Amino acid sequence: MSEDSADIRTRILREATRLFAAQGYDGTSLQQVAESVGIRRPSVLYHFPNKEALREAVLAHMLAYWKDAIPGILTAATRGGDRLDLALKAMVGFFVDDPDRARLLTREMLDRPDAMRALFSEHLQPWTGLLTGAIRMGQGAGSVRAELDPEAWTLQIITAAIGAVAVGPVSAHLLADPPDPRRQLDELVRTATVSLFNPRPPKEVRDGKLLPGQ
Amino acid sequence: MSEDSADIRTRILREATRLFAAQGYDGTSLQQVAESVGIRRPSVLYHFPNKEALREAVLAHMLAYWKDAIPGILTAATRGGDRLDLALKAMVGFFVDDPDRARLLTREMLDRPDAMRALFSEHLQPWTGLLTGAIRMGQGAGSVRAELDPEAWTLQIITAAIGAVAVGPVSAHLLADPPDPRRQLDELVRTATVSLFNPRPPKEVRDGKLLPGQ
DNA sequence: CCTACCGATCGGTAGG
DNA sequence: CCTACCGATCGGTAGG
Repeated sequence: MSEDSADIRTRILREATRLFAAQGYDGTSLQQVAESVGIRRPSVLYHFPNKEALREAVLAHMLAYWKDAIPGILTAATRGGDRLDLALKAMVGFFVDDPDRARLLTREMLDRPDAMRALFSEHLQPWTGLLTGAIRMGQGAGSVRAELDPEAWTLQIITAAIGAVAVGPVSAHLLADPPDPRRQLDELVRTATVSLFNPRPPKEVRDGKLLPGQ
Repeated sequence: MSEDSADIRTRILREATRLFAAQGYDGTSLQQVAESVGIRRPSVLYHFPNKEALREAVLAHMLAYWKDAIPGILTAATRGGDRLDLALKAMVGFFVDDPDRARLLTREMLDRPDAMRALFSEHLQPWTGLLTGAIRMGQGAGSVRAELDPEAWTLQIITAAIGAVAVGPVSAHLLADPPDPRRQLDELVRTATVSLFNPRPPKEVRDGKLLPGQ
């Protein structure tokens, strides 16, 4: 019975996540959540004291999934320059695997900016700090462009990735020949790579056939 | 009295835009709109037959503003390579001038993807076509990177710009030292520029001191 | 996890 | 542009 209860709770969370992502919190009724699970509305309120608590649980559940995935992504990113591709694709992949994550996150940032600010500060800042730190090291070593703003660049790539997954399939129709998601994500990786690293000097310069400064 | 009526209608539109952007369509009641304008709820329904019609009018009003601004932006963009900075800043500026535009647009793409797809196809595709066409010409002339995907690149810059304005002030707190909007937009322009254009060859190569292909 | 019930609020209409 | 009124739906509770 305890397992039954936990199972139902999980199913409520899953359906609520899906519905909140697609229709928003205010656009989703507890009745709809209950129907999707196949129970009656008051039964939802047995597992979650009220609708707001369900919202928080949905968010916490996604955040838990995040905190599980982020370390692997960022350690890949901070290790070597060549692995940026993999790290970027892993981060994008986290949202691509389940676009509801990107949509829910975007909606929550729009609906409750203050709460999300607090949540980000509390749980996610340490990890992004690793990334900007690695970028600064790369700037010191000369591999990363000196004129790049580490914080602004990081934020932009994250924003672009989330935006591409959350609203990409819609905004793609701004173009007569809408690029499919694959093309969008490949281009994101290319843009991020090119804008992050200094270009390798031409072989002749690397070989010292030209004097530096001349 | 006709002017009065038009004035009230405009004020309803303005308040509805503000409230829809901040709280979403489902999260905003006609009562709230009426109160913001300083009239009773049924009076709102004198100017707009129902809530859905108000939504459409808000969207159409924003789109009209758009279609007014986009030509200037894109002709600046398509003219010369050096003007990309100005064009990008103009496009971003359109959303920066009134962040509600970016928020409303993002919400509508999440809430009604099909309707927004249709709206984009109908009204905005000709303009973006100008932009991708100019990019392809730049690729032919060698100023734009050959490996760039014109459609995917354009979409990504637009997505990044809208995302930066719509949720930037929140997502900035993913970082311990949140970059202000100015830094985010400057970095967007830098990233876009670097990822679009081929690097100028070093002066020595341009001067022919090294043979091409060697 | 259910049935039965609650007050509050919703969008919308009648009628002036 | 208003007052008065409508049915429908909302989140939530009682009680089992």
